[in-house]
Amino acid sequence: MSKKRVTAKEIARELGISVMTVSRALNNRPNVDAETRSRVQEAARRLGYVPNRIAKSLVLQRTHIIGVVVPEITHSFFPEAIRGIEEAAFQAGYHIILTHSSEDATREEEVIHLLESQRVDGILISKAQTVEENRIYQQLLERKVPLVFFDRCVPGIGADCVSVDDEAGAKRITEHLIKIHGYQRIAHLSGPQHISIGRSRLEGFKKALQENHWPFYQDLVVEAGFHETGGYHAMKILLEFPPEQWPRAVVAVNDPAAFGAMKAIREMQLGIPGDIALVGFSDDIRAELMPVPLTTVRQPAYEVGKKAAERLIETIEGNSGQTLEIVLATEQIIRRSCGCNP
Amino acid sequence: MSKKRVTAKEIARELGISVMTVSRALNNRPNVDAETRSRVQEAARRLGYVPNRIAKSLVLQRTHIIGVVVPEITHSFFPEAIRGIEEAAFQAGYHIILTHSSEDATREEEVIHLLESQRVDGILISKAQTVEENRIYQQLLERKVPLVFFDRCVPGIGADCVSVDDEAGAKRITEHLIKIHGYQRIAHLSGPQHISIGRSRLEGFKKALQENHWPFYQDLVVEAGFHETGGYHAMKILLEFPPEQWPRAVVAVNDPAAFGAMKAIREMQLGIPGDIALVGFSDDIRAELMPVPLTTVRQPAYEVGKKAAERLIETIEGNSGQTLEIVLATEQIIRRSCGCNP
DNA sequence: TTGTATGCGTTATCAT
DNA sequence: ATGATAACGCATACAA
Repeated sequence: MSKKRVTAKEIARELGISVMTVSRALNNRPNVDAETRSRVQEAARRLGYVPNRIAKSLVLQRTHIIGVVVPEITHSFFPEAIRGIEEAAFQAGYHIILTHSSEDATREEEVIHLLESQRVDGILISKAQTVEENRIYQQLLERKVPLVFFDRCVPGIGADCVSVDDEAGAKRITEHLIKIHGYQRIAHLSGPQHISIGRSRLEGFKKALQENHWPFYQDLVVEAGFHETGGYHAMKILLEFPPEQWPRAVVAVNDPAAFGAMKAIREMQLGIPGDIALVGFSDDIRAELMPVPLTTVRQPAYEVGKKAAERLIETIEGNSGQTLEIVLATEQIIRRSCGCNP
Repeated sequence: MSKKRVTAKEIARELGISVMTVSRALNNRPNVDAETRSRVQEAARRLGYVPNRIAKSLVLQRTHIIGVVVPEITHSFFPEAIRGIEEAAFQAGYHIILTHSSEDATREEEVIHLLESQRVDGILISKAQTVEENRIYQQLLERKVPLVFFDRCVPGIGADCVSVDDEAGAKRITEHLIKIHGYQRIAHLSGPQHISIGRSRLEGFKKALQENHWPFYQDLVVEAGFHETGGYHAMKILLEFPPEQWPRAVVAVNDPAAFGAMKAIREMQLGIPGDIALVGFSDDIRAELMPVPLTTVRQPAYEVGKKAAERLIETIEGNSGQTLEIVLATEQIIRRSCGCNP
C-alpha cells in the first residue's frame, strides 16, 4: 500500500508555518500574504501534495459526488445517458459513482445503501425491472437524500424525474400508421406493465386508436418484454391466428422486440411492410441496417442524463423549488418498415 | 440539504452506552454482549442509521473504491468492459468511480487527479488518444498508487496491463486472407501509431506478410484512425491509384473504419469480396448486419474489464507479485466480406 | 464486556 | 495575515 501520503501538516512543518495557512493558501482564500502563498504552492508541488477529499468531505459534509444507479449498462440507452450525466456533473464540479443493479431488486437495494453510506450528495436512479415496491425510495426521500429518477420513473412518489415522453412518442408513431397509411388492424407488442415505459407506450398506443376512432382489438396486444426473443414469441402468437385476423401493422415496444418480430414475420414468408408493417422504439444502432430498415422513435438519451444530473445538482444546492417531472420529446425516424420511402 | 444524519453517537446516547460499544456491535466484533448487540442493532434500524464510510475511510486509510478512467463511454467496447470491472469489483466488495477523459489528455489528467484526491484504493486506466507523455502515470507509480491499464496500455512503464492480443489477432486474420484466399495485394487501413492498438495491429499485419514471404507494399498502408470517416477517406486514397495497383484485400484497424471503406468501395461500383475483400476488427454490433456481413475479430471486452479489476484488487491487497502484462486472445468471426461463406 | 483517549486530514471559528 | 483549537464520524489501542 502507498507509503504515507503528503499532508498539509508536512507542508506546514517544512515551511515552519501553521496548517491553517497552508489550507488557506491552497484554497485561494484572500487573507494570505502573496509571498507565503507562493511558497506554499511551490512546496505543495515539490512534495507531490494531493489534497485529501475524504477529510474535506468529512468536515464539510459534502462529497461533490453523485451516485448513479443503472439497471444495465450495455442497454445502449444507458451509456449515452451516463455520458450526459458525466458531462453535467463535470461542468458543475461533481463526479459520479456508477453502480448497476443488473435489473435486480436486491442488488439495487444494496447499491443504494452503499451510495448512501458513501455520503454521495445525491442519487440518480433508473429503476430495476424487478423492483415491486417503493419502500427504499420512500426511505431515501424521508431522509431527505436528494433524488432524481431518470428514464424509468416512479409515479406519484413525490420525487423529481426526467424521462422521455414515451406516451406521446407511441401515440404519434401509431397515428402515423393510422393517418398516413390507414392500416386497420394494428397490434402492439407491449413491454412489462410494471415498468413505466411499458405502461406509457401501451397507453400512447391506445390513445392513438381511441382519439382517431380506430378499431382496438384486445387480442392484438401481446406482452413481449424488452428483448428480441420476447418480440419473436409475441409475434408468433399473433401469427397463429387465421390469416384474416392477422394484424396489418405492428407497434413494438422497442427495437429489439421489433427485430424479433421481423424474424417471426420473415419465417412465415411474409413481407415487410407489404403484408405487415412494423415500427419499433429507441432507434437502436442496428435499426437502419436491417434488411428492411426499421421505422422507429429516437429517445434523447444523452439529454435525459444531462437534464437529470442538472436537476439533481439544483436540488443538492437548494435551488430546486417544487417537485418536477421533466419529460423530453422523442423524434420519429421514418424508414421503410412502416411503408414509407418505398 | 439533508437534516443531520444519525450517527453512532446518537445511538450510544439513546442507549446510554459508549460509541465504541455501538461500533463493535454494528461491525460484528466478538467482544460484545449478545443482548447489548441486539439492542444496538434494533436502535440502528429504528433510527435509520447508515454508517458513514467517509469517516471510516479516513481512519482506515482505505476507501474500497476503484477509480476508472475510460476515454469514451459510447465506444461499444467500454460499456462491456465496465460491466466486467463492476462485476469483479462488486464481488470483492469494492465500488467504482467512473470518469471519462473524452479522449482528451488534459481532461484525463484532471480526472486522475480527482481520483487520487478522492483516495481511491487504485486506478484502472484506458489511455486517451491524445496523451503524448507518461509523466502522470509515472508520478502515480512513484506515489505507489495501485494502477492497472486496460485495453490501451503503456508499454515499458512498469505497470500492470490487461489487453487484447491485438497483434496476434491482426496477424491471424491477415494470414486467413493469405492462406485461405491467397489474396496478393493486401492493404492495411491503420490506426493512429501513438495508440498501442494502432501499433499492434499494424505490427500483426506486417508479421503475417513477412512470415509467409508475402509481398508488402508501403503504399498500401494508410492511416485511417478509428472512425468511419477516416476509413472512408483512407480507402479513397487507395482507390485513386490506377486499378492494377488497387489492393485485392483490405485489413481495417477496426469495424467502423471498415464500414467507411465499404462505403468508398461501393461508391466505385466495386464488389465485396469479389473485387476487394475486407476484414474489420472488434465485432461491432452492426458488422453482421451490413449488406455484405463483415468478417472481423471479436475482442473479449467483458473479460478484459474483469481481469483488469481482479488484478488491481490483488495489487491493492498486496498479493500482486511482479508486474504482469496479461493478454487475452481474440476470436475470429468469419463472415462473407473476406470471401468465405459465399 | 465496556469505556476512554487519541488520531485520521481537513476546515470553521475565534483568537492574536 | 496567521495561529490554536475544536470538530466532522469512526476505529485502534489500551485501560478498567
